[in-house]
Amino acid sequence: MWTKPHPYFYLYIYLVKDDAMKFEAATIKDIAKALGVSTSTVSRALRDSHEISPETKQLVIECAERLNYKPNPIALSLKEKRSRSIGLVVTEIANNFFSQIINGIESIAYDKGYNVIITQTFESYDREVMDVQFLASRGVDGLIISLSTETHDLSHLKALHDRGLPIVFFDRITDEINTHKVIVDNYKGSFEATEHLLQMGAKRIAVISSSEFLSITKDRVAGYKEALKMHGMEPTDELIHYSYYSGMVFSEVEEIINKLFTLKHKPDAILTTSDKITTGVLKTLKRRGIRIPDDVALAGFSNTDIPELLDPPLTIVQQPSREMGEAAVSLLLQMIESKRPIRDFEKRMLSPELQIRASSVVKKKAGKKPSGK
Amino acid sequence: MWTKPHPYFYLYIYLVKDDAMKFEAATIKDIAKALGVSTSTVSRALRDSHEISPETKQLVIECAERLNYKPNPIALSLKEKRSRSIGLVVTEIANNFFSQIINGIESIAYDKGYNVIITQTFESYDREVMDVQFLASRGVDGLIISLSTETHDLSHLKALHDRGLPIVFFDRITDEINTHKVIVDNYKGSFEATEHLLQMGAKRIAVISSSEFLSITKDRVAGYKEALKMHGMEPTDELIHYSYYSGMVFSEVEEIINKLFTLKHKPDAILTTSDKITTGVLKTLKRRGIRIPDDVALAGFSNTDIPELLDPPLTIVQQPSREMGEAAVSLLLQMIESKRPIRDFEKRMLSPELQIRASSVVKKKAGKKPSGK
DNA sequence: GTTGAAAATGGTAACGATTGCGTAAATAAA
DNA sequence: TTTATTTACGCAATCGTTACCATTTTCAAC
Repeated sequence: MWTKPHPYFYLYIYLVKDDAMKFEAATIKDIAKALGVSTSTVSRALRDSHEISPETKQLVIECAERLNYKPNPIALSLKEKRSRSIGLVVTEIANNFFSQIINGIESIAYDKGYNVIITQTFESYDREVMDVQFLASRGVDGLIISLSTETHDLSHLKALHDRGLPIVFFDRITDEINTHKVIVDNYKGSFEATEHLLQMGAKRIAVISSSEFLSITKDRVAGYKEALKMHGMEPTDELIHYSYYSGMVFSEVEEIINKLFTLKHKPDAILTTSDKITTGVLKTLKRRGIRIPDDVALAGFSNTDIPELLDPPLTIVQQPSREMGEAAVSLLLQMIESKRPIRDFEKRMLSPELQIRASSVVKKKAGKKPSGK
Repeated sequence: MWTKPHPYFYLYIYLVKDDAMKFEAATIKDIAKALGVSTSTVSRALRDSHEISPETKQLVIECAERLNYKPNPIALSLKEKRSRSIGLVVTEIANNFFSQIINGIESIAYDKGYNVIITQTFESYDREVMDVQFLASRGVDGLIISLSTETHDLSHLKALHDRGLPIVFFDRITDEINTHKVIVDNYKGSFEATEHLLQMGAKRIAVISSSEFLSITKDRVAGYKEALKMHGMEPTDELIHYSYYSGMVFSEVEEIINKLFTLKHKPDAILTTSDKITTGVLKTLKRRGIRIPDDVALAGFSNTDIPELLDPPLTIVQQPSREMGEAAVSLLLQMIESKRPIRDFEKRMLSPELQIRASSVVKKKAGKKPSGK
């Protein structure tokens, strides 16, 4: 029996709705109800199935637009066991190399209807494991990862790989898991940079690299050594140093510089093999009043967008980071969308670019070496 | 009737599994089946409900660990209408200001069990709308956003706000939507920078700012103007310029510099109000051979981590970006987790820091102004 | 020995979407 | 007219989880 509601009734409804409503998008059910058809019909109409009459389709599509219907990706993920999202694990976003990688990945992923979930490890193994497990539990369809410096045990990734999750490694890769990999020619990059320093007349080139356990470190140091040998010099351990946290911990870099500059024979050039190490060295040298390139020449791997604004302008080995991201995501999507499991994997190697600037170009003063061309 | 399978049978099974298996995590059903109980019991046991006997709980928990059970967040999202994830919209990741913001946000979000989905607009309105709708459809529980320069119409955000989606604005905010906001004291930042330039003896300070439609631009230019007035100078339009894409389009900056340096009375100092503009101006000035600070002093908003490595070392107004991120996410989580709708919103204003370096410190040569302490 | 309440567990319907199967009506072939 | 075949749609299961509503068992009180 109907009784006129108390005036507060309306207010109450309003409050309750305001609180509970949170966020209600139109569903397939709403369309079905509005049109007096079943949800299956709506679903099929929207997917343009042949078993729905043109008129019904028309009706459904119009109604969907009217209600601003958007399929619910969460429901789809649950049903289809695919999320159309891919996971990305990088060291840190606040590093141009990685943010450019991200841009490369996203540009392609978005085009293909995938979204990218980005996580950072800050070089921590624990964070990496957490990140990877988080992404897996979120149901990503694939994973793109550059290993953290602390990662020596790969079981967290092997488990996923064994279960069939597509994975692509880039930058810091591993031999222990057989899948697609994307890197630059690290050997070539440091070979050329070293050779350049030699041509500038350097006699004692020190190298400061990332953790010696990282794949990139091995290649980059190898390139350095080979360049020395090719020019008749023997690499010495006292000039080869490793920064375990890749320059992320500034004191590591400072200590290495301290060591180098208390040597009897000080270096006359330094090759650095990662972004943070490069800027860390530059900072330390400036603080100590060591002149570049007069006292020591400097060249290093870096993807900064302002190498020419530094003092001195920096000679860098630049990685085609955007292209690397594009390559990585292309390979990953190829794996994800392939029907048959892939057995042949590719290690795609891109070319770094040596950009020569003042930090390595020694003005000929006491220089007695003609230094080629 | 059983017949011995053909030898290939096993191989076939293997292939099919290999192909289809993709990725099968243990579910609550597996536990239920293994233990011969119902899924409801398992669910309750895992959530430590009082209506499950201690022995059963024990059994379930052990089994869950044995099977490495992890609740499926996707199923949970669907059921609970919350995803424990928050959406972030920034201009671009490859900008220290934003990557530091991200770190601030993530540090707190992860602690509280939320994950962050990052999207970039690259200053494009269309991208912003896409990003926001993508995040909404992904069922984020809340949104943190810094508006793109092209965004004049806010209906995409108003719609979500009206539906009750918690939103926090930071950096580039708007008055049109009533919610929490986090900014730095932009007025103060540029006031102090301008005052500093004045104290260094500058007579004609130009300002190059972002789009004049952005909230930050208004405040920053206002601070600049007020500082001039306080020191008895009248702002002139010929010294006030706007880069619509905030320095993202380099030619904009070049043109502005061109204009400024073809004036009859050239500026003797420049204040830049965003990261990209600051480095863009530095680059342009260097290319044109204009000496800093001798020909023109330079100070600008920037969050670069290497201001002291630039040539010259850069005077910057630095924003406490990490803290801004932390503040934004704290406010957002507070909104998300509040039972009652929030009616009182906060505009939290943090203090920027003026770091003085050589780019603005004019060596007293022809300088006749004592310029105080 | 009923009756009652409490304790422990099961069944089932959601959440939003897809899909195989069933089936009514309409048309075509016999 | 009868039998196939097509067309166009509905029903119900499914994905993993939770929550409401039974139902069963246990044990105590009368």
